Amino acid sequence: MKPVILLIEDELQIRRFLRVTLSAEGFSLLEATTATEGLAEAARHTPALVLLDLGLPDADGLTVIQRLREWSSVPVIVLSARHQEPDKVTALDAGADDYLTKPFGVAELMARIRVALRHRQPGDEAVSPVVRAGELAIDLAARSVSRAGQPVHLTPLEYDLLAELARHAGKVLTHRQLLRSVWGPSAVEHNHYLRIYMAQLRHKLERDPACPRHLLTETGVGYRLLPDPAA
Amino acid sequence: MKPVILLIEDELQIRRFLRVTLSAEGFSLLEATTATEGLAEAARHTPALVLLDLGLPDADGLTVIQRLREWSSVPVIVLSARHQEPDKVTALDAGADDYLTKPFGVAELMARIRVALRHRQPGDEAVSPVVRAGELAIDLAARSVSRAGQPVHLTPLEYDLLAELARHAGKVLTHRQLLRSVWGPSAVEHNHYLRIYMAQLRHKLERDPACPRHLLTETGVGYRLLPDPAA
DNA sequence: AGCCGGCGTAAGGATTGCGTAAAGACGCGT
DNA sequence: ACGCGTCTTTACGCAATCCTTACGCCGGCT
Repeated sequence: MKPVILLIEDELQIRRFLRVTLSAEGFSLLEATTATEGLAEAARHTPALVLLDLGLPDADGLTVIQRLREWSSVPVIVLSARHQEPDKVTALDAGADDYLTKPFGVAELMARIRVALRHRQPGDEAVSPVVRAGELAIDLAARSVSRAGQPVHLTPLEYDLLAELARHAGKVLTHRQLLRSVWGPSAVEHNHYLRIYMAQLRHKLERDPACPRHLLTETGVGYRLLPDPAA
Repeated sequence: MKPVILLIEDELQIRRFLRVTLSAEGFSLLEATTATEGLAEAARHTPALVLLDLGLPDADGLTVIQRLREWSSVPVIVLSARHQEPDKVTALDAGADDYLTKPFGVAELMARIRVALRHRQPGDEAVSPVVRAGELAIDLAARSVSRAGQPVHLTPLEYDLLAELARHAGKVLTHRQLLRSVWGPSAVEHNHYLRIYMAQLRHKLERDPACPRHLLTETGVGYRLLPDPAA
């Protein structure tokens, strides 16, 4: 099976060039020309690698990396015309695995692609971008939540909290972990926030908020989202 | 615990420079000036990351990578004065994870170090997170316990005690060890707590709490969890 | 036999943590 | 400036957990 590579790049010339080169090297190629299109393709096909141009027309490449990292651990190699060091650092810290400046050599790109693919651990689960729990469906790629097919509106904090639980579905997350990743390291003491927002989530998502079946509380420890076993 | 980085570099200036920089960033540094010395240090201390200069006096850097890869999968970042593309390709294909050309920016190096260490993260999940004993299953990663497929609710102390036994499955843990790791060093005398909570665990987990088959007591010494032999 | 230390069982009260509600504060767009 | 949605703060009733105390059992020792 040929590895599938997703190329997110708006310049036609580079796209055409890479299309030929990557095909010759035995890769199967997906193409996208905008950030939104690229994210959608990544969610639908779960490629083995993403080549990302930072200079996209509709959104900053940085946000593409961040949005991707909200649900996927696919290797990302950035291709950018920006040679400045701060650009590299922010991209790498946002979750990119490598950073090449244009113009780049084909041989080096290929070698770095091989490194990235080699890095992909066999145990690296190809997580689906949508987590299901009973009548709930949490689409981490689209940032949307639905209950029994009906879309549910969540406030930003409500979604962040639910997404954090969904990313580790089945596992217990401590108060500390949740507060740190949702509210930031400074709010690690405010357990009250969690109770309030868990209550709000249960009101919107559970059939009987007083007797939750998926948003479970582990008294004295934290909370967890109980997903469908057939994940 | 500070990550340990092994620096294999013969030039004193660069070594001194990186020593200061890496220490300031919170890393613990090992240093080697030759290939043979570097390989020996890597074998003895198993660092979290290797920074490798290709221009070593006693051997080619390439062979260092190859020798290292014969037994270790530690991330290797190459620091080289060679800008030629074939050099990069051969180094990366030999097993290096990244390649920076001198002179490099400190910020970029730090970012790439963070990438390499982040990448190594899934590697430490090599330990089996689920301990089995008969119809019991203890998932240490999810902090959940099930008996015959049915999830069992445990209070924080009950779980902490069981987890401590499961982490050392098969071995006898003394009263002292258990009390210190679960209740804290101040409660080392209260053997009573152990009896109470072991009884509660047996009620929830054993088929016949009066005749335990997995949560065994070693009279006068401590307790132990008897796991499946096929673990 | 009788005493005693180690172990298991049971139950009650104190403490802590959790869920709910409501009101004030903040930011944002109209 | 106003209203709206959202986030934060505050207060209180309830449930879960934990610690304490008490008692029965078994084996070894005097």
